[in-house]
This record gives sequence, C-alpha cells and structure tokens, in this order.
Amino acid sequence: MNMKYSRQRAAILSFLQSRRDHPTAETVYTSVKEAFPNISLGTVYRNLNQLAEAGMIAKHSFGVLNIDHFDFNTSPHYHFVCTCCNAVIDLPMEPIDFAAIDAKASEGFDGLIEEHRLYFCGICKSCLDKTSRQASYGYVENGQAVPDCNCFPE
Amino acid sequence: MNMKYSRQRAAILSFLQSRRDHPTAETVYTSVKEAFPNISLGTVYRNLNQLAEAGMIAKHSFGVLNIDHFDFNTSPHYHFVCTCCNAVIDLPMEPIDFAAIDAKASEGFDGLIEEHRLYFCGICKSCLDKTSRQASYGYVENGQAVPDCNCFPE
DNA sequence: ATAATAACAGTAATCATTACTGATTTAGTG
DNA sequence: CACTAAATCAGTAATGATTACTGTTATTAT
Repeated sequence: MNMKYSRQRAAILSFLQSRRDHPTAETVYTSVKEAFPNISLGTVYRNLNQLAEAGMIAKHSFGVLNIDHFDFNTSPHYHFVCTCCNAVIDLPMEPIDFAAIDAKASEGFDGLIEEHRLYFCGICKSCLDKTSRQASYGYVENGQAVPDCNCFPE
Repeated sequence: MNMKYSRQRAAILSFLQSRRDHPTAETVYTSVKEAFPNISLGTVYRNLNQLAEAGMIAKHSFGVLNIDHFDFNTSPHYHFVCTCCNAVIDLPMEPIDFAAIDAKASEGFDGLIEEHRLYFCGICKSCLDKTSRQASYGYVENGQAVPDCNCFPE
C-alpha cells in the first residue's frame, strides 16, 4: 500500500506542523477546510491515521479525554492534560529514565512489557487564573471556587 | 443527593468484588442480567459511575482501549494492557515513588500538576503462548508470527 | 496518453456512553 | 402500617467520536 501524494494530506501535515498545541481531528478539519472547502471529516481522520501509522506524526489517546489529539512532534516527551479546559500541553522536562521502573514492572509478571504510557493531569495556568478571578468575584460553590473554563476552546 | 440502596447496585458491586480482572460495563451487564433479567445497560452504566464517584470502585480509562474498565480494588496499583487481546491485568509491583518525577514535571511548568497516570502495554502470557504455537504451525506473516488472540474474550 | 490505483467527498454505520421518560422502589415519618 | 418524597429503574432515544462504504477524481508509473 503505497502512499500517494495528496494536496489534502499535505495541508493537514502542514497545519499540524504550524501548531504547538495538539489539535483534534475536528480542529484540523475546521482549519484545512479554509483552503479545501470540500474536504470531509473522514478524509481528515483517514490521513491523520495514515500519517500516524507512517510515524510522521503522533496520535495521543489520553484516558481522561474521549478524543484523540495529534502531534507533529514525534520525539519522546510528556504531556499535561488540564482537567478543566481539556488542553493538552507539552511538559518541558527531560525524558525520564524508565529502565528501572520497567524492570520493576516486569518482575513477577509473565507477560512481555513493551512500553509504558505516562501523562500528568491537573489545572493549567489559564484555568488557575480564571478560578482565582472568579473566586474574587464570588463565583464560589460549596466553599470552592468553580472554574468555568474554556480557556483553549477546541 | 443521597445514595439509596438498590438490589441492582448491590448485585453490580458484588459481581465486581468477585472478579480480579477488570470487567467492562457490558460484561457486568451480561452477568448481572442472570439474576435481574430486566436490568438495562443504562442502569449498569449509571451505577458503575455512581460507585466510582463515591470512591467505592475505580474506573479505568486507558487511551489504548476505547472502552472503560471497572475495578473493585481501589488501592493504588498499576495495570498492564495486552495490545493483543485487550486484557487488563494487575501488575504485582510495589507502588512507585513518584515524588521526584512529579517534582521534575512541575519544574518550568506554570500549571498545577495534581496527579499522573501510568500504565504498561505489551503482550500477555496467553498471547505469547498462542503466538509461538501459531508460529510453529506456520501462521506467520512478513516473517513475524501473527497472534490471532482472543485469549480473554470480553 | 493511458491505465492502475490511491485518495477523495459525501454519507451511512458503528460503538461506547449518556440523557430522557414515565413507572417502580426505597426509606423516612406520622 | 399507610403515605409521601425522592432515588432508581427499564426502556428507549440521543450523542459524539470514529470508521466504513461508494461512486468519482487525482496521482503516478509505463
């Protein structure tokens, strides 16, 4: 199954390259639609999956989210997911040396461990700011400030 | 919102308690249906979510799988997901001390990291066995044994 | 140019999960 | 024990992300 060139796929890849956040298929669709008004969401999904399959982009499926995110950056790095606005943000940390942990996991387990998946959850800067701003204006529920976040609407 | 007793919820919880694997809502449904033929899948989902919300069970959403798994065991432990048969298996390892790693993740990041999610992927014992058995019988594709696994059909 | 086939747009289907609705259970009170 | 409020139920419809299908168009090698 050879990969043939297509203008749509090129546009999708180029859009991904231009972004540092981790767009969803829907976001890619909305953007690429500007240059290709007839492009269909299925085409976007198919191409994103092909590109991921070919190792040219990364597809991230976080359990806390029910939507896939795509990343032009395929080098190993870790992600943070904001449980408030669902933003996916790169963590500026060195790759962790997981050798010891993987070894530990393999002990007493008779299957073959091939990889691990790790990500971090919490509240991003924008949501923290919004939360305190709202708290100071009285948007408080049950004694806790209630963030009504859509900091990075996607 | 008080939690009122219900026979259905009791049966769901008791079923979960009886299992060491990590059943899906569908599996719970199929089993509890034997005692409650009229129970509906929606009821199972609602109760599983309620129980998870109350901290009585755990709900695990792994990115590699597109289906939730439920666990009576709420104590901290790590999981292994077989990418071949999709089984979810407890790893018999001590809880990892993540303090240093969490601290590292927080460095240079201006959001609030509240938790991390970690799990391991690979091939479970049953699938490994099946693979080698198939390989010896010639079920080989592209030079690699192709596991056709459904070891733990769920 | 032509022919083979990958890719397309458009649309329908899938699958896990959630939301809605009117009937039934539960649990506290007199 | 009756009664009432509210949680829960069964059944069904809706949702939302993703994939599959189909007939047409674009790409690429000969």
